[in-house]
Amino acid sequence: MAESDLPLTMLVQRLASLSPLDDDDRAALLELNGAVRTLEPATYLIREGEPPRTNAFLLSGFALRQKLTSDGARQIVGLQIPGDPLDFQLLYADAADHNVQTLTRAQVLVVPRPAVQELIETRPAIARAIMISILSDAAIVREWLLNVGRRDSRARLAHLLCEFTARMKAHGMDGPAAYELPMTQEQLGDALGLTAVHVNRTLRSLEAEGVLTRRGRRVEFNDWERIRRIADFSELYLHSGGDHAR
Amino acid sequence: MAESDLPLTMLVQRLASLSPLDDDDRAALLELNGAVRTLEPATYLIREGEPPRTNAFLLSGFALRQKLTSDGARQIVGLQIPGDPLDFQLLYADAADHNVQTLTRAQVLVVPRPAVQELIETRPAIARAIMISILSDAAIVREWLLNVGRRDSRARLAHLLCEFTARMKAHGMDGPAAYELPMTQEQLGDALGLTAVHVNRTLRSLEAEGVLTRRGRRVEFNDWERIRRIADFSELYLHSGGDHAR
DNA sequence: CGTTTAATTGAAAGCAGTCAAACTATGTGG
DNA sequence: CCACATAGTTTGACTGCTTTCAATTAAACG
Repeated sequence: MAESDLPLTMLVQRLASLSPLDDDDRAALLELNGAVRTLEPATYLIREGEPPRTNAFLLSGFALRQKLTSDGARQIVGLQIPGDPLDFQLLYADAADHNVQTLTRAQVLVVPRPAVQELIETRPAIARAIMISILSDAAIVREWLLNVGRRDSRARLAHLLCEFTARMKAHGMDGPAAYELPMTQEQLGDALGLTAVHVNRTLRSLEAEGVLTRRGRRVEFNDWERIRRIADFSELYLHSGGDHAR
Repeated sequence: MAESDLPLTMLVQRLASLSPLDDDDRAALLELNGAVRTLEPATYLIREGEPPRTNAFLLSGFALRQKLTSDGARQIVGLQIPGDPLDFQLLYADAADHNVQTLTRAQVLVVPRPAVQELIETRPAIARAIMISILSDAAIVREWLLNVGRRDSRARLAHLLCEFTARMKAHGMDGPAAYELPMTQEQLGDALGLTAVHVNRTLRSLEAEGVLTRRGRRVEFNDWERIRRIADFSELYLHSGGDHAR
């Protein structure tokens, strides 16, 4: 198996972790004609209003989904970590309802859009895994809506940190209580419906209380249970596809 | 065709409006073993944490999706109108991440869960229509997140009113500029991340400016373009499945 | 009709935003 | 390797949108 198959293997593993895939399903995925591309930070993969052309998966680095109001205010509506599919949300859309952009330098695996749609029609198990991925993302957005709508800045920020940690850990990345936050405070604000200034104050306040420690953008929780309580964080919504694999 | 087939016909039409269905697809749907039930206002169809048992479609009346923080604050994360599927969001979940509840007295068509999953596996066109329905709901939640995160109370409320009107009209319900709002001001607040008191003030302020007229819960827009501008409303996100049918 | 639920209104308090400036990284070219 | 430029972080003072608390009025319901 050639070197270039590794990215497709990553895709197979991700989908198989959502719903069981048999050998034929896996083989069909591995036969996809995928191209790996490296993208600079802040590169747009999809722009609102445009027809989605690509079908990409994040191999390394981070990406975000965002929407803008007409007067330029930005809301980040999703955060993607390595392994995440980037275009399932727009699989059948003729115009994107949001922008997708890299957060850091990132590698993506680009797969032909029609090929994916064909797999969905011919291989129910793959269709099912993709649907579970879509539903799982939707559950996360609902939790974000609760977070932004009903939690104060303290809980809101803590919740985002908890979710990020939980998702990274769920996919075998990073240590138990520390990770490099790939976002500026302005971006954090845009994800939380807050201003960068207030994010800064909230972050420092959590730090002053000893809930977390920071070194640059590296954040470390001193007590997972404590920040979890502050965040009102429950992992329930992250498993909205059943617990297969891993 | 028996009287009791009418509800299934409504389901067929809704799905066909999302993605083309041939005669076999339609026949397969009509063979579903559906039961119509009438539910009182505030009846729970799904509770957070529980395994979804039903697979229901709203025939008449309104329903909502909601999540709660641990200290009891509520966020409404979705509003469903007649014709909407209620359980696709939990199709493969083993535990619901949110509650689904009737808003008004409502009639639902309940269909066996396994039968729907089987249709998805055997009829790609139906699977596709369902996926588009799911993606369309997800796009609405993203817009709500932008709304709650980045618009002030005025625009936020106006946006909800615009969306509601647009969705009702898209499915052939209600007049061009007036409709009966099926929610209390407290529920509006829970959908918008505001308090009931502030919803009241905002509503009255819009009324005082002549943007809208109210009689009880009936709301009428005096100038659609004006409220649309206030709301920063664009219908783009409501068509995230392509423009088939109608 | 009495009772409960929802809508209104006023006054006061607070969380988060705005504006502006200083400070600190990070990166680049000489 | 230093000087400068740029992006990001931090801090303070002030403003303001929204909440909170409480009381009143109106509407819906049995």
